[in-house]
Amino acid sequence: MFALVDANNMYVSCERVFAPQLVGKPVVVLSSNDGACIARSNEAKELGVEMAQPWFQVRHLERTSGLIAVSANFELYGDMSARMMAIEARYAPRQEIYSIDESFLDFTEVRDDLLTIGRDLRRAVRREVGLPTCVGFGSTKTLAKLANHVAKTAERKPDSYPAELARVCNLSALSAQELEAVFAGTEVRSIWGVGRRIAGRLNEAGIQTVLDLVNADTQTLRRQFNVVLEKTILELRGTPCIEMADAPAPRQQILVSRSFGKSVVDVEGIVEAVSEFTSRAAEKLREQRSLAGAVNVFFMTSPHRDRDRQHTPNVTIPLVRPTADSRQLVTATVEAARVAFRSGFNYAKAGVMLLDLQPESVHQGELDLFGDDQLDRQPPAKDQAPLMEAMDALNRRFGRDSVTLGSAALASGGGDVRSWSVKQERRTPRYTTRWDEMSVVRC
DNA sequence: TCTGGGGTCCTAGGACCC
DNA sequence: TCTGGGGTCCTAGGACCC
Repeated sequence: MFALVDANNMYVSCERVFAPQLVGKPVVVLSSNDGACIARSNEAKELGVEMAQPWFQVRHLERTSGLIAVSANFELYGDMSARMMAIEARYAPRQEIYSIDESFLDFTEVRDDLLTIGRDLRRAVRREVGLPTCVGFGSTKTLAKLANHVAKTAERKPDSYPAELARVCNLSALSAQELEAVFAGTEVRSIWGVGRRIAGRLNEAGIQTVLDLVNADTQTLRRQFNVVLEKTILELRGTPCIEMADAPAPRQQILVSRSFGKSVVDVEGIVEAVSEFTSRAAEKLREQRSLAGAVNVFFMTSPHRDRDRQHTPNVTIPLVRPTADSRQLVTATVEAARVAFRSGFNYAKAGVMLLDLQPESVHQGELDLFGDDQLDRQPPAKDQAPLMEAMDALNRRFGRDSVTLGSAALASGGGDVRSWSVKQERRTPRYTTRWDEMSVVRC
């Protein structure tokens, strides 16, 4: 038996904890550059704001409907998430943190009443971090996800499902008829693993609801679609196909990318951005104790500006030897950026990917097969470690970017002189992670 | 007219997730 | 004027092997 616990409108709810005047109002959280809506309060959903909808398309609702927008404050959300996850972990022997606002809990060995556990858990999260959640129970992870969807939808739209399924929903406790009614009342698009594309094709094949899908022939659908869909159907029928993953596996690739605040036309702007993104990616790499065997650099013009000539260079460079040293990684990506750059284009976004990741332990003390001069310029991973460790430690203690590489420091030193830097005009204070941004209580 | 029969590995692209 | 930023998995097709 599994549970899925999910915070309601996570980012908006985090903002509301510290700004209670936002409760009950239509609120959206904006992506970097205040470009698109990445979280919406229920009231904003009611106004018709869609997920990932460009801000400029809904901006008029500020005046006409009192819509409130804030810039994303990921430092705050990450910290709130960690606190929430720690509370949830108390309620089950095993937890899989699935995303910033969701975790699976494994109740296989637990004999107590699940609805009671679910209600206690919700109360604890609400009381201790102030976030509203919904809990779904099911005999497979896909059913737990579905139960969570039912719990949330029943709370938000009272006529969608029976009221007793709101907030905490255990699909395993339902009778066969009740379960069938839930399945019949849920569109396939709401299932975990069925996206827009597959849903469209299923609809064309006459499969509209979860009930239709559960009753369909798996072999036929596997042929027409793929094994992933087959597993989904089996899970909906109660056969577990997706395991719990309690220890997060190390990432297989690390990506840092960003849209620019305004377009970049010169090679130095691209180089600044690429070197900063590489530094950030290298920090993440060292955090999970891995080395990268290759780097990828890309930048692109805006596909939305159809009058602009388009150019989307993308270069992958294998490294002579896997490394986690920011200097070597930056050297590689900057060189790639200079080679790929063409003048005469309005670049709108750039990114750096670290690839062929491997555990750093594999390479410790390894002797070199090649003794050529190329390798002399790139010392073995173990010799580079102390400097990078010191840099990471300083940045952890004194805040991000306290110590940076020369090339990246050029970009961020002395205030924001970066031509490409992101716009974040509405960011709220980082209440829980910065001393100078804490809330002040006046008596 | 008719052009083998396996394998493996890699990559690009498409689908999905939040 | 203005359109997010991360990730994962699967599959098809090509290169290459004997």
